[in-house]
Amino acid sequence: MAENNSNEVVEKKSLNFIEAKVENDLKEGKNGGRLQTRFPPEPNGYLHIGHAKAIAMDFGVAEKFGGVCNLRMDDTNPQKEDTEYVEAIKRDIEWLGFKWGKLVYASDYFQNLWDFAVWCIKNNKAYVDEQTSEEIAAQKGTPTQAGTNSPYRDRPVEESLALFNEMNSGNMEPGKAILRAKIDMTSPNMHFRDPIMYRVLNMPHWRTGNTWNAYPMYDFTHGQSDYLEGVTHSICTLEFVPHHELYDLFVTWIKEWAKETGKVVEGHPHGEDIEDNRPRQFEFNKLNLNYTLMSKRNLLILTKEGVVNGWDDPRMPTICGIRRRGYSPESILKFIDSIGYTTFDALNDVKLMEAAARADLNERSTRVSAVLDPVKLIITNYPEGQVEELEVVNNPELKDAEGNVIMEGNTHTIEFSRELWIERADFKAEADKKFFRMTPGKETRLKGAYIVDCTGFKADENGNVEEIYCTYDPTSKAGTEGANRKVKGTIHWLSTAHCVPAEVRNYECLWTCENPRDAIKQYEKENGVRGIDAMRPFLNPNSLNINKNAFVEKYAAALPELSYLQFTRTGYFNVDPDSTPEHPVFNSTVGLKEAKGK
RNA sequence: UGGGAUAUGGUGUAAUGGUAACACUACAGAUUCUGGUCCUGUCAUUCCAGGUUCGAAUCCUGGUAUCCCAACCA
Repeated sequence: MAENNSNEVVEKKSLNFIEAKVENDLKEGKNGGRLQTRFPPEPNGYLHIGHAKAIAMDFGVAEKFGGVCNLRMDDTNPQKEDTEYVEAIKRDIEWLGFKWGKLVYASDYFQNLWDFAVWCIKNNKAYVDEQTSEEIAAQKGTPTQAGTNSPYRDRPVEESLALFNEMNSGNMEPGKAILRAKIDMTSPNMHFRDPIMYRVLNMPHWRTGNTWNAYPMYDFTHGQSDYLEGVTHSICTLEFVPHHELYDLFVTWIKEWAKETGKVVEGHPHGEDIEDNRPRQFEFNKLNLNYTLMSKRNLLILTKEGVVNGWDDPRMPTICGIRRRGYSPESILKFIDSIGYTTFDALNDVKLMEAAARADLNERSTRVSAVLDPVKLIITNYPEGQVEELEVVNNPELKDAEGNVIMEGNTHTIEFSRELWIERADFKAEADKKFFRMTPGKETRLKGAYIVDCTGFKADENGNVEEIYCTYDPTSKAGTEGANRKVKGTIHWLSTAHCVPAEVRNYECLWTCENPRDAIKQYEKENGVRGIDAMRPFLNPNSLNINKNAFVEKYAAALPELSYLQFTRTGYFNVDPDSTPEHPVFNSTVGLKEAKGK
């Protein structure tokens, strides 16, 4: 029932502007009515939550409108890329629940790109420039000032051709020459000022080996790859808006090239007969989160400097980090859905992400008992040596049509005995009216067990409570008639003889400022330092807090890694990959919402 | 007068000339064997100034603010 309702709500939700555009293009029969997208990560780092937003768009829109989405590794810069990242990227996308049509690589197109570049030279659309990068930068002008032409701009085609071959020979020093598109050095769009198409790298590529020494640049690769692959909608983030016109220009050129050379283009069953048979670029706002640093470059620094324990550190905004932290794929997708896609440069509140996690984990997580700051409670009238096995519910949100909790297969047992651990914060020697947990002279319910009456406590000379005493009402066992009595406070507990010591890792934001990216940038500018030195002033020294004094019930200690848990009355946790049944380790995902009273 | 983009509650999104809606947060309350969940209520005249119109968040004019672009990165 509830599911049907929520599905209806989802369907009623209006399309975002890109989905609306796609729907319209399909209706108009653009690209012969085909829909194909791609997700194009550069394999130079791990995917982060910002990529999750792009993934949800690229794969999601294809899924929604019956198209296909390829996974394309944008591997045009062998200096920075590694196969380690390829595997991690694939794993993360699959974990999020998406399936690609084909796995392709920009490097698959290197030969086509080379042939196309040669065609550009022959058609007077490109030339080899032999100036230094400084000279080229100077000629480029500034955003407010036109650039000037390179002295090599009008060199003979044959000369460029020969030099271009030389660039790829392995005998030319990197930086000695580049291939540039001949467009317009006075264009107000900086990307039109004779953009670089190819540069010499002289290094092997992890996929193509020693075949290439000159490699194509992003702008000369992306739209062309889209075209060669048959992509119809090339969806990216807003910072590529200035590239849009160049994207279109190169696509126009490569269409001419394909037509002239009779190149059969995969995924274009209609060939060049259809004028609009071409990829188009669409841009949406990328994800910015407050108290979070997103850029791969900076995340790499954090891992290299040991600020965090690797890419999957639960404090990292990487998908693997968030996974280890205890987020479900559904909670990430729910969050992405809640922030939407627009063209507004937003700074999203992490609270939205936490709210999505709570909403999903509330439905999904197994409730277990864990005491994080233990103090001993002795039930003085409970027989010494007696142990009861009590049945407790795994997930109270699992309900049948009538709204009753489903018990079948939804319970586990927990031992109850005379000596228990309870949370130190659940007892107060002197309670005010707002406090309704355990205090002398008051009844408290031990969740899933009995109602007890606190009779006293023992404290050391400093007033630190060492033991608490109570009596229990044997007729008040959970599930029996005698339990149906109003008791204001309910607390959780653990039998001292039947629980397992556990390590619980608690996390806070890595950053102390709301917008670390801007803060770091400004600090770099003002103090002339870079990298980790500019980050340190904004790092939260308390972002990781390890608690080794906690206890959990046996059932929780035996759960497999990444299990979604709720420590009753505390928060959501998950089983860390470091965990073993003998030494269970848990990560705090996000706390429960807390009422004001505390 | 470089080019391009954007502006709706604390945050994010919706409203496509016709009663500013939704989610989250915050606050208040009810229910409760989790101070959770579920439920109820409270919180904006849409960046500013003019104009067009019976009627403007939406159209026009002029401002203001913010973001992107000057890597042989993607």
